[in-house]
Amino acid sequence: MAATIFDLAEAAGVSISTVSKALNDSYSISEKTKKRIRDIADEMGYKPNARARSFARKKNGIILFAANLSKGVGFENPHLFEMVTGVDRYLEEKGYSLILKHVTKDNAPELIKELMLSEEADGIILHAGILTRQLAFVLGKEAYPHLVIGKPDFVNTLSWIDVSHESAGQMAANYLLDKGYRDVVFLMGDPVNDQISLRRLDGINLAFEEEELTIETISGITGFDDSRRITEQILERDKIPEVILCNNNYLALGCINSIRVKNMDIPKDIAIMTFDNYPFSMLVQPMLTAIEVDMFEMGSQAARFMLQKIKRPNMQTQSFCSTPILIEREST
Amino acid sequence: MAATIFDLAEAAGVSISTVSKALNDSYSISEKTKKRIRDIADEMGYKPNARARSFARKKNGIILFAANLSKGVGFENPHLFEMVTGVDRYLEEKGYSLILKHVTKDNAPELIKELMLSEEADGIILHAGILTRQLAFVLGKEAYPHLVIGKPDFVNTLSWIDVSHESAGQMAANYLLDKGYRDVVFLMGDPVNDQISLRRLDGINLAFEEEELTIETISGITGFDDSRRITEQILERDKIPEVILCNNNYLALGCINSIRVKNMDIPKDIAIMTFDNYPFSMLVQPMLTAIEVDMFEMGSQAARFMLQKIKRPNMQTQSFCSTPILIEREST
DNA sequence: CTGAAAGCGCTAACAT
DNA sequence: ATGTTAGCGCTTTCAG
Repeated sequence: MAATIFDLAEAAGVSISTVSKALNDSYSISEKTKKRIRDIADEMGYKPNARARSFARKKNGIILFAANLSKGVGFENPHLFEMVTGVDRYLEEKGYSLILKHVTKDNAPELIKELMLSEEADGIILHAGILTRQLAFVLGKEAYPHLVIGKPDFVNTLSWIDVSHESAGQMAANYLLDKGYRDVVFLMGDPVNDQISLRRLDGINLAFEEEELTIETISGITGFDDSRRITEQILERDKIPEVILCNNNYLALGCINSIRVKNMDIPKDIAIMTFDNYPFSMLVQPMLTAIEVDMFEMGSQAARFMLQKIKRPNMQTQSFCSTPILIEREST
Repeated sequence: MAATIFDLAEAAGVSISTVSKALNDSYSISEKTKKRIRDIADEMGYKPNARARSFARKKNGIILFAANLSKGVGFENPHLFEMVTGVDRYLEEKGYSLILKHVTKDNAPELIKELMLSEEADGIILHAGILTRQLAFVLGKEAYPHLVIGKPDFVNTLSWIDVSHESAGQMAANYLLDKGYRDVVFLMGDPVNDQISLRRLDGINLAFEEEELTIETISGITGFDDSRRITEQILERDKIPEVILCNNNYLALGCINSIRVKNMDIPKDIAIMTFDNYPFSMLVQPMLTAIEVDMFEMGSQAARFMLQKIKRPNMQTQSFCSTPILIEREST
């Protein structure tokens, strides 16, 4: 049987409350006794029982991370897990633990209400992918520490943080403009569902308008094949653009493919730049200049805000935090 | 304030122990009272307090997942997270929760000992990547429910499960042989550190020996560039092989690249097959025939064994579980 | 079938 | 600076 606070008290010849205070570094215990008790604790291999402690303290140092954890998500959305690691690492540093919860849009409101009521955790971080108005309502009503990762697409009073895709777009554009490129095509995703490429475009436009230039956009390019096809067409033009800026690695791969077939050189004949460093911008030939967003950092930030919310529940955070990074490689 | 068992007892005009039993479906409570109490519970929006329950039961329904969660791991090792989702989903189904713990080889023995002693969780699943002899010793000494994912590379009395890379290799080889291919080159990884490709080779050899054939292997091919270079050389031969079997997607990409440059056709002039479906075997042209291992399933299995260990602590599991899947595509 | 009562190991007033 | 004591909300004998 593991040693308890009671055993320590006996061994040290003090009361259990003295032991408790010593272990929790209370100001009212002399350094001498603290040390003595701690030494005894080490000696006896004592570790406080986490369950009893949680119970007495009415908090357990657990944060929930709610997201849709469908089969395949590890491959389809590694960004999510990079975020999760960021969250976890920050929390661990602060003595908290992270529990993963699989939640879908459909069952989120009910499930999360239960989670809040059962006090299984001290707070919850929600991935925007499962957010609905109904869920926002539930979260708003129960004053439970929460933080959404990803900007909700409706007006709300929730706390959230998100990547600034606008900044990333702006950074990409500024880089290209600085390099002297003027004639740029931006291959965007689905103009309705792909909020991200729209937000990147906002940032890009900001930079181009500054120079009184405009950028050509082609939207609805959702994958490798689309990209290959459209690039083929672009290369047929009388005057081909100087750069193709791709919304992601797969689009970039499509471009490269078509450019290769034409036996053209990157970046001499045409340059390529992409958003995201993942999954293979450093693995293709030539290696791609890319704008990366640090999802790990993003997760850490989220965790930080979460713990702040727990301390000051009235605080409302609605902010963009991001550190887009430019990785210059051979393709520009 | 959330309702407690006490409030329910009052409302129902029974004792708290009756309420407790009714909620926990004890056989000694009449169906009638059970229903009445449950209705009242629903009505009052009662949810048992997880912390109090854990405390009283001396278990909290939490399983730890210990792995090295360094920055970047989400991208570098999505398999890990696919496994984590598998673990989590199974556990949730059974009423358990999963806590992620960042642990390194260096701090694992100490950290995990603490985790065990503090009873923060009911059991621990460890990724083989953090396993050392010392850790194995700690786990062996404390009779704490554990399960290692990945076969330890030393003799031990731990419980573990692992993917059968041998089966995957065998499956790949059998497929190629069935298709009528005889002349195959296997591009392997580093012969010292890459245990996985060695184990795949064992399976491959099994299949080839059955047909009294042999396979050519080239080891030390660790990435895109290596693969591109070696493929170039292979294509210079007087008699080129019928198939190149690649240890992963990146190697396959390298092959494709070199083959394209030569203006040769896949699979007419030479076929390509790869291990892993991830990250882009379905995105390249031609799409690659691949052997995939279901890591989600693997995670579920691990979770299942973990819960069994909790119920029957003496049980020792040392087994391979795997369901390699063959995905036939255009490249063979 | 139901109730009374004794904890679970620790924290946190409050008293000394 | 240290000790006393009353819980925290629930489970679980044991008695009825």
